[in-house]
Amino acid sequence: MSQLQSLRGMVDLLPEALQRWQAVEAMAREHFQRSGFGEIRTPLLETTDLFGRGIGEGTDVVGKEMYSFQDRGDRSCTLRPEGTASVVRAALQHGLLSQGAQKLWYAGPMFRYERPQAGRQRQFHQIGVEWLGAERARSDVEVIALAWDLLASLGVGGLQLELNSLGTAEDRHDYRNALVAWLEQRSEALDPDSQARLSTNPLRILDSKNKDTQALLEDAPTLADALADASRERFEEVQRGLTTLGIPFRLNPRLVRGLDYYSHTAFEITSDQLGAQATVCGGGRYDGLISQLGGPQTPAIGWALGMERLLLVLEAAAQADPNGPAARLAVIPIPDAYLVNRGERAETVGLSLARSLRQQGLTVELDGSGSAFGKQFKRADRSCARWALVLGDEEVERGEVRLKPLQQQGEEVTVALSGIAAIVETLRTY
RNA sequence: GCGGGCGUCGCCAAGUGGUUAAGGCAGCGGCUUGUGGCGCCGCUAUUCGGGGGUUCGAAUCCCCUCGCUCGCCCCA
Repeated sequence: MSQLQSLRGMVDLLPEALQRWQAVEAMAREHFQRSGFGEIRTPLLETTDLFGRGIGEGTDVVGKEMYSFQDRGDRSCTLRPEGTASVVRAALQHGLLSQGAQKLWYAGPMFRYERPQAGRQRQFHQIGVEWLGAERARSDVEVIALAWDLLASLGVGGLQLELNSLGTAEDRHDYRNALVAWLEQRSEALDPDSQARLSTNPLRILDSKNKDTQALLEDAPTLADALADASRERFEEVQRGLTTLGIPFRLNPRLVRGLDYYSHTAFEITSDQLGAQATVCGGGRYDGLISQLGGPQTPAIGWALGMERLLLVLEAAAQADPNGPAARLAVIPIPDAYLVNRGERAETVGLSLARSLRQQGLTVELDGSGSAFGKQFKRADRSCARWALVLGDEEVERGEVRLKPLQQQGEEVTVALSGIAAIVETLRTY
């Protein structure tokens, strides 16, 4: 292909698609505002080191999926693969934590060098929240409810909330040793990927999709059993909180999540509409991350939802229910008026008339073609505008403009060009 | 990084070795030189993702390459 085209996995968003995007973003913004979260925007580019220290050197995201390069000053830079590390870095850099807990949200592109497939791109977009300094179990509940309610208000159905607790670092450390010891006895029965993870990231073996490995794991020691009493009680409190709010969930002991920084509550919201990449929203608690990045020991929780995946689910919902809330997100705004204009003077006056009406808040489509009236009306019709404004040299001569209703029966009316207020009035009465 | 499927006009799509690459939608123009929604007519791919090869002859066969797509891995 000699034609110029975008890089693999990098997708253009065209106006039609953005209609729904913006509706989703607006809804998210509203929910965040109501819950007291403030927006934060951080650079797309960070030092490579931030992600290595934050996400974990042993993870796939850091190990093989980062877009990294040396800049002209020979610094190693990386296009952010996720949002949390950057937000924490920014909070530390600006001393935000010394002002108490921070409730932050962000939206923007993330980059991971992976093979694209359904619901997965190299540049993709996340909307996320980070609550730094959130300690109690009820903050876990509140944050999960925020995600759940946002998705519900968008009209997404058929979602499943999956929940697990990873305990504390000590819990996991003990459990990891027990699990590795148990698995090493049986390592020849493991699939090759899992064998490799025995030394790099043993907990991820739990999440293996290999059937034989899963069968083997039936009898393996479980993380739930390894949790200390305090961790267990905390997890139960989170569950009680969700139940009180009427948010259904399913315990999934295999839900481990790929990034090192998670602790205690881990959750995912999945959809059956997405094929292999079913997770729409994922998150959890990361009590160790902030101190790991050089800040004060600060508990925190957050989540991120994948815009592209959410949009896929919304499209499916809109298909299933053309009158439902998901379908209404994609409504294309129709112009109040389509200005048919032809002739040298008419086109000059037309431009300024369109401008005046727009200044009054009306949506006006100005035909710029100069083609025959019939053609312009044809386009006016296609635009679905409620009114056609007709302006030819004859009208200009008389200082008038004609208003013709397009969607209903009705007489064409003639109004003085000087009477913008009267024109606006008429266009709005329809 | 590894597998499977696919690649004909902006979109959908017929064509699977023989002189002109269907059709539909959209676009543009005309019937209608100032009034839409219907209809009719015309125009819009020297070319079949790109390169090489086989052949008298290829969109149709072979090789390479690029891209898309689904899955694995992993994750949003």
